[in-house]
Parts: sequence; structure tokens; C-alpha cells
Amino acid sequence: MLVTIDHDGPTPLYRQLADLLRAQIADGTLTPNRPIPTEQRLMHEHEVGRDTVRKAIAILREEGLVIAIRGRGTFVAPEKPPEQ
Amino acid sequence: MLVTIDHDGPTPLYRQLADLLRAQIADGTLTPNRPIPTEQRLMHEHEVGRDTVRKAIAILREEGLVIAIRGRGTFVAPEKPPEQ
DNA sequence: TGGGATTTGTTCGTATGTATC
DNA sequence: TGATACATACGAACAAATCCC
Repeated sequence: MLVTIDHDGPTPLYRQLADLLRAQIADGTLTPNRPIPTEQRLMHEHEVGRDTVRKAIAILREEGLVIAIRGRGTFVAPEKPPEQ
Repeated sequence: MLVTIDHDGPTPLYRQLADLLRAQIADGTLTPNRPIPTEQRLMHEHEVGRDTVRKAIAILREEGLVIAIRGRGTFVAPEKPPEQ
């Protein structure tokens, strides 16, 4: 993963991180029913605070892309059946 | 609770909110040793920012009406014994 | 059975930047 | 200039659920 967070740009960090994770779900780097990195890992990998990580994940949760379970982790949502 | 915050009037929002909460303590809507609504709840209920909520609560803290505890909440101060 | 580690959830504390009036 | 107000960002403490030995 070469995509990084721009700590200086105008785009909020939490939105950049949400975009990054969303892209990883879209391209298969993160797969359905499997956990995404923990908040701690995301904090350290991207050098952001927990607040930023949680805001990013909150966006993905609202979008239905991930499901967070206390004590277990946050998982990529099951694949949505193709709508017709 | 019908009292609302006037977002357009001349009175600062944080002072309106402080007045509102103080009134709720006075009339028993908020009771001693019990938590007042969280910052998040106050933000959403009154449609103001966190900054405004915290400024309002800061006033009540200075007045000794509430006590804030990190990780727990903000509580109406114990009843003051009648002074004689 | 128990206890510690992990992980997400909640809440207040603090600082900075921007915009508006 | 200063006060008001919101958004962003990091921290700290506590709570609850889960996992593992």
C-alpha cells in the first residue's frame, strides 16, 4: 500500500483515511467478512489519532461498507448481491 | 422541554445554553448527583457546536453547579446545605 | 474459574485553524 | 481587534464485550 495520508493538505485526515479504506475494499485489498486493521494499527500506520481513525470508520459504517463489533474488530460487510 | 436556543438573536449561544441548563437544574429537571446530557447530546439537541456546549458548561462549572469528570460525564453538583 | 489482554464504545480535556461579526 | 462559533485533531480516562490462557 503506497497510498498515504497527506497531513498538510486541505482535505481532512479522517476523510482521506475513509477514502483510502473504501478504495481498499473496492479493489479487494480488504475482503468481505474479514477484519480491517484495528484502530491501533490504523493509528500507527497512518500516524493519526484515534479520533481520526474512528471518524473515518464511522463514515464507512454509515455507508454500510463495514460492521464494527465491540471486543472483536471491524469487518468488511458481506458482499451485497447485485441489484437488478 | 420547549425552551429553545435562538440562533439569530443577539445573545451568544453559549450563554443561552448555560441559562437553559441552569434553569433545568433550578426546576429539578436535572437533579443532584445525576449526569446532565453529554456534550454530544447537547450538541445535537440544540444544534450547536461542541465549542458552544463546552463554553456553556464551563460557566456552570465556575458557578459550582456541575462537576465534569473525564470518561464519565458531567454531573449536577450535590445540593448545597442551606447556609445560616 | 479467573484473570489479563485486546478491541471497540463513550465521554471529557486541550489545542489549532478558519470564518464571521 | 476581540468575541463568537464551528471543524478538525490529538489525548486521556473509563466502560463493555470478547478472547485466550
